[in-house]
Amino acid sequence: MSKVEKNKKQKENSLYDAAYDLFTTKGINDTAISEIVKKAGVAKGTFYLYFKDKYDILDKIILNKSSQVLSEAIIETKNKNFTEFEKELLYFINYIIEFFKKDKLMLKLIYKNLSWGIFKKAYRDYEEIQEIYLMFERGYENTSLPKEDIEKILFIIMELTGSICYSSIILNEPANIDEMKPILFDTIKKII
Amino acid sequence: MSKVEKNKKQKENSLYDAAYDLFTTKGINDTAISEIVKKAGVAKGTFYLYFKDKYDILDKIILNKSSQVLSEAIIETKNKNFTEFEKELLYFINYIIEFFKKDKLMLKLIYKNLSWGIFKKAYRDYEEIQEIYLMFERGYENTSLPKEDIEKILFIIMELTGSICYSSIILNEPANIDEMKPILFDTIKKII
Amino acid sequence: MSKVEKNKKQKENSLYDAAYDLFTTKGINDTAISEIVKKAGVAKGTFYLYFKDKYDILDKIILNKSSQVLSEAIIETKNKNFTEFEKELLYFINYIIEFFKKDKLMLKLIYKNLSWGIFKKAYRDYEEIQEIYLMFERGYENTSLPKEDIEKILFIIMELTGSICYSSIILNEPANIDEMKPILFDTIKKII
Amino acid sequence: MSKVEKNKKQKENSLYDAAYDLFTTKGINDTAISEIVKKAGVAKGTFYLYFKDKYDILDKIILNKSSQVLSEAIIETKNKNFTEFEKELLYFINYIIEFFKKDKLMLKLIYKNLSWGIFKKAYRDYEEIQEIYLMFERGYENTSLPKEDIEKILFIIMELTGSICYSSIILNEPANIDEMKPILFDTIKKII
DNA sequence: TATGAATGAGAATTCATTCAT
DNA sequence: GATGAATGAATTCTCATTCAT
Repeated sequence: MSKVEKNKKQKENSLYDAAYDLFTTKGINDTAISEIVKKAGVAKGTFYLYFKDKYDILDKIILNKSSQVLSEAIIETKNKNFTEFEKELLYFINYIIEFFKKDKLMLKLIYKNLSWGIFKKAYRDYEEIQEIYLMFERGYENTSLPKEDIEKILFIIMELTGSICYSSIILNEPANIDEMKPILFDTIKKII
Repeated sequence: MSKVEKNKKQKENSLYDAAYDLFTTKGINDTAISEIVKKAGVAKGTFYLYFKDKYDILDKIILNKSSQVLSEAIIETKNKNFTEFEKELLYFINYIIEFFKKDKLMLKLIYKNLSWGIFKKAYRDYEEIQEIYLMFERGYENTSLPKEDIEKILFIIMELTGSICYSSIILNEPANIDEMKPILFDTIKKII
Repeated sequence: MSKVEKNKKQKENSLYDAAYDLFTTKGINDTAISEIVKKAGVAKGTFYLYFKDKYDILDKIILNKSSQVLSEAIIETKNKNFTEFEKELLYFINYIIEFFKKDKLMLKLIYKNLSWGIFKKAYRDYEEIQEIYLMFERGYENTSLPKEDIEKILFIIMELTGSICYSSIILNEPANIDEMKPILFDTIKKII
Repeated sequence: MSKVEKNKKQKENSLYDAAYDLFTTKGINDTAISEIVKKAGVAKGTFYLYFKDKYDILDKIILNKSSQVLSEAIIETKNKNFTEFEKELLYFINYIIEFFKKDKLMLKLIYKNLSWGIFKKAYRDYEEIQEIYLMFERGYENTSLPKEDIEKILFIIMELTGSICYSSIILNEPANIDEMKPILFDTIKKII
């Protein structure tokens, strides 16, 4: 990577970091581009060299951060070499929950903006994400369930986990996450 | 109600209707108060006589609209006089889904802004909402499940339904709502 | 006119005056809206209460100013009660030339932006403008020339006068206006 | 011409072509240098190696294009070997009109920016342009008209033609060019 | 010569909120 | 209570120009 390339990457990263910090602490609406560039230590025009507008950098942040969480979770899960699908899945889900318990701000930013569409995009750029689906496929390999239905079940479990995390970690509703966990795990067991 | 009172109510309602229309079609961020008052046919200052700001009227709209949907759904469900809890619940859920299939815009507005907190508020102002909980209580009356756990299950099912509606009706992901329904119903059956 | 109405008119006029001054002295491109409002002594937002953008106020200024010049010229001409069309027309043209000799800045602003379209608009709002056409009609009343052709001749003479004024008064090309006048008058005599 | 020289000329020409295309289609104000260089396929800095700013390249384009039209028109006219001045002049004028009928965009760009000053500049660089004046001189050779007056008449006719072309071809006012032509030709006949 | 990333001043525009009528 | 003109801070976004490579 040339010096120029390095410098470009550095500037882009400064912008990512600054925007992420401001989005999580002040909220998206209350963050102005002028604040992002100030915090990143670059000129205003530089922002527009890399991003179309505030929502462009937001989308890219959401994609990066959520992919990171999922990657980390699936890698850690695979390292455990589970033999049983149920245990493996619950470990994976639990890893995500514990992650978000420690990083509420990220959860807040990601959740309301995360969608299956972004998840699919992550497929391409982060190959670990594919491992999540493969885990499910292995879990259902002795059943006659068609591929699409496996995907739907995966989707339902992910959505459910996301919803519960958001409500209980951020809003403490209808109870805090530790109280919700047993019933969530129970539900997931029933689903699979 | 005096003539003056009527006039006031009328103005307030115009504002509600105008704001709802604009929020659903243009989005919340892209709707200015000046547009709301213009559409409502009242003066700018009048808005501030009834609401604090844009988010004040939004919250009230969300509360009204979501309570309306749930009220309608539970009333219709009760009218059917189901004897079996499972059938009753699925009818209720299905009613909501079919409602949102016909009114995507409302779903879009409500979902991203609905929370268990608003749901609890609705308890107070709309007594039909309490019926939803009572339906669950009856469903679990022969079990030893504590009150809080029943509430959590209700919550989980509501969140799951909301998530699935949003993804499949608005985004068609991972499949359209009619394809998702069987698997969602199956999941709910397993949960309860 | 109520106090509020008066105040509005006053603000609008301040904006007109400030914009006219800046457009003529600094040029259109180099005049910012922030300068206009500053000079007019009103807030930035006030500008947008009355005009869409810089070109909106420019168009209105062009229409006003050019109508004013033509009105003044035709009124003065009619006051002289000429009996001969040629003499009347040349007096009218000369009046315009002398006007612009004294107000080069207005000429510069108006000319490149003036068009027959604006002239037609002026017909509606300033009834004196119609007198210009009536003068021509009377001049040609004993000929069989169709109405449209009279209009075309009027147009040609107006365009020619405008062009010559602009080149010779502003650019001194190909000679100054006093040198150009005899040949212009000669040309007009030949045309009519 | 060396390879380097060729390459330079090529870049300069790309810039000319790109700028001309953008000026005619988007307008001068709405064309940014960044767009010109993008379309020309050269780097931003390269622009400043050849031109001072946007108005520098504009002036050069205007000079080139207008000289081209006039050159073409006078060459074609001379090829016809007219013996009568009136016929020769009208052929020349008509050639210009027909040219602009086919290339409205060029007319639009040139007219508002053309001046006698540019015309005089063209004298130096394009010797054919001098032929236009010579045609006039021959036309008036048997009169006692001083040189300056001949130039003024030429100027008046050129200005008039330009004005009429612009109004009737671009704006269709007060009539389309084909309706205006007879009356314009008539006027020119009277003038000479 | 040529490049194009970076700059940052500054332009246009919006809009929540106030307040005299 | 109702109005809507006025405000001006805040925000987005553009773009000519520079300069290290």
